[in-house]
Amino acid sequence: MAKQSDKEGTKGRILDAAQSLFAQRGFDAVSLRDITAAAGVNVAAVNYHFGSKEGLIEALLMRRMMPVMLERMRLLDAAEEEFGGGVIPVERVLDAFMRPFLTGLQGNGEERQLFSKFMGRCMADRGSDLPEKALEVLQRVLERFTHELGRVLRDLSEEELIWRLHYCFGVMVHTLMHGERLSVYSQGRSGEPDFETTLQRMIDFCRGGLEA
Amino acid sequence: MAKQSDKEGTKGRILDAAQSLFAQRGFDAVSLRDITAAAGVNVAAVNYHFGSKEGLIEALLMRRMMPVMLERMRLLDAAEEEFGGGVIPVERVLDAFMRPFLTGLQGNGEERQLFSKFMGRCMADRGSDLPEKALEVLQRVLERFTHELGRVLRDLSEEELIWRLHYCFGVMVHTLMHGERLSVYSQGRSGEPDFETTLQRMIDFCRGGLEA
DNA sequence: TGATGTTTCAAGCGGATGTTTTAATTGTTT
DNA sequence: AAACAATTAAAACATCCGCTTGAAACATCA
Repeated sequence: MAKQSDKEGTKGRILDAAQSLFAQRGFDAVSLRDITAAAGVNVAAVNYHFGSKEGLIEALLMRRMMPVMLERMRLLDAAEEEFGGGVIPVERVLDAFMRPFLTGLQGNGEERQLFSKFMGRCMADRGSDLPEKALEVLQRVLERFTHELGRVLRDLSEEELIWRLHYCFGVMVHTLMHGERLSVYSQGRSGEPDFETTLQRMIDFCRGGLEA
Repeated sequence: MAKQSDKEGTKGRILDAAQSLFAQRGFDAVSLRDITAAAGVNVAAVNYHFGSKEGLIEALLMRRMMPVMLERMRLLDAAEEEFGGGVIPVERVLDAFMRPFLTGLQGNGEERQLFSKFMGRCMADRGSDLPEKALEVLQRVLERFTHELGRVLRDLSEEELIWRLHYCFGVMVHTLMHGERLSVYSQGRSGEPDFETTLQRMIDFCRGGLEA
């Protein structure tokens, strides 16, 4: 499986296979043998290139998390410029907050969905002990968003703001991880919305919650 | 550890220990030996009383999930009666939706928090393949809440309603599972809200989102 | 008390896991 | 071509996993 694309090398093939499997089944439930088999690579390669399974996971986190955080900042910067340093509307802040989690740079349907699910799992399962550098960046990003929201929602205390942003995070993570499950619960009545519809729905809901 | 309280028997001690450990570390990360050690019981006891680890998990799910679902229904019934069969305000529906997840029947702080975290994990990690009976009940409950919300929020399509209720679920699960993490991210600025404050905050946010 | 059915226990089973080792292979430099 | 470092490969290592076994301890009731 995935024997081709040798140009990206053993290291890259491992990372790709691991991301896909972790996204589907979770970090604990996937073994190194699963990963190396899917990548068409020897078992020892993981320990050679990443030191340990934990090392592989950290490498994965850094590879995906950092660009997402930077993209969040970039979108917020763009919005700030667009509004000439004035207040950015809530829905634009939320867009910058969420969009980067839904769009792997490349992405035909399934691959993109797996990327999103992987990101969701990073936050849900590994959010507590991220690599120090990632945690640092995440904190700065959250602070920036909290500050930006504080400018629009003036009558909210900082504590209140922090919690509401946390809820927005919950809406996103839960949707990334369990969106498909909804069609089971609802026996199909939830429809099959596309990417932009999903994003817009989440933004609408969270805007309502933030402004309540 | 926990050698006393023999009155509740081996079976009960296993259930309690398992619930606590699963809540803290997740289903995969806790071994039968961890559980039996914490319960002060022989390893074989789990397989004797529950057949397998999966059987133990199912028993746990049934023990905790069913009462929560029934309590949800009961609270909704009470509200319905209170409002004489008329429309129930959104915040009351949300209260019935969320409160049972936060209140283990008994509860001094830590124990209650572990109960909530366990419930969060049930939904987050096991929501896809619940025991058939639990899934059935869950579906009926969700349908009931969707219907009840549809009466207050008349201008929303069923599809839209289903998704927004899903978001409410996300807010709750994420808070149950990762609420403590917030004080890390925010470096303490999130405060340490008590039970009722937390509940009220979630309800306020979700009401805003539902009515948006 | 003695027989019967239930529960607990120490020990061990087969298998899977993360990791290490050692040797073969490849790629690069001189 | 020879020498050297980087990478891959097969095999094994130690450990832990869920689960089973067979016998001991216990309870129950004739």
